[in-house]
Amino acid sequence: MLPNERSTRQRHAILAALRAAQRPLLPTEILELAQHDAPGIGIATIYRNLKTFMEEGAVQLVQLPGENARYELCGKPHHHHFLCRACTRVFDVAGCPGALEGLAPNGFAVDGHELTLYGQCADCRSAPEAAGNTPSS
Amino acid sequence: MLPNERSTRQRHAILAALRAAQRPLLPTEILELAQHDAPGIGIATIYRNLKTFMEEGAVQLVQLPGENARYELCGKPHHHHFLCRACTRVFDVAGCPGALEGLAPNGFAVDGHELTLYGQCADCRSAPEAAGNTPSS
DNA sequence: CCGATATTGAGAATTCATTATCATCTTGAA
DNA sequence: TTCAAGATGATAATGAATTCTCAATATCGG
Repeated sequence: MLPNERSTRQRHAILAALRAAQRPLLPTEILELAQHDAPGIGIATIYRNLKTFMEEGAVQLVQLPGENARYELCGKPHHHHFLCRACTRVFDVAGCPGALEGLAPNGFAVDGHELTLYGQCADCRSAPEAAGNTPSS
Repeated sequence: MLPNERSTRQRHAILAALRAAQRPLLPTEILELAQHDAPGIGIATIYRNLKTFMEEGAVQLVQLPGENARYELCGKPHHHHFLCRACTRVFDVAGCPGALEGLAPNGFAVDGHELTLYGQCADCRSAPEAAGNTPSS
């Protein structure tokens, strides 16, 4: 935490939500989860602090194609993401196919990549009806 | 072209732009390119027709992480995309690493994937100063 | 415990891509 | 050539995420 920054219930609640979820969260998902530790917390506070945490390097942005911005804690090793088409939750996927530089056209320099997998998460596969539709539960 | 649809200079210009570019284009890029064949064409016409073309299956959406929607002609074989960080243009990437199902956590079912490569395109590598900054040229 | 000041909550405001409106212009069948 | 219906262009309107405003509140060094 940078100097001049105070330790508030709200800030802890946001970090706790991200730590507990173990997956990238939408601002609205953080809002709901953070209510547990900080009842009444507002969406503006979520956005405000996510911005601060990113500047501090504690949180990082997770952008998936056509999706709204999600956030996750920094420090994890290189990984990618899985988006469940049923519940719309995003999960981390550990591995990486690697050797992607060779795919680019001749003369192109590759310095990074993003991979997104789509399908159904374990929860939604076992509970086709219920499960999904509740990104916040 | 569906029944009841007319052949206009604007529609041809949009398809011509996509065909000539050989890469996914932003609506604004299409707007500029289509001006050549259809001077005075408006942005509303671009959006209106892209929507129509998508319903017809002639054009498809290309979504990259954190980027605005781009469009490309349908019919190409499975491929991915490369985003040049210098000129922000997006290019097609022919190959695919494959074998991505295994990366997902146990119990997850993978039914699709998206891969985006980042770096510098050939043009921007050879002309560090000039090149980029001109997504429309 | 005090007080200076960082932080918050609620809601207004902003941003920006995309869509709707509507008068005017084109297309294409007759 | 004619003309009904589809298209277009300019611009207003939307929709949705994110940011700003500001009075009230909470934090923490002294």
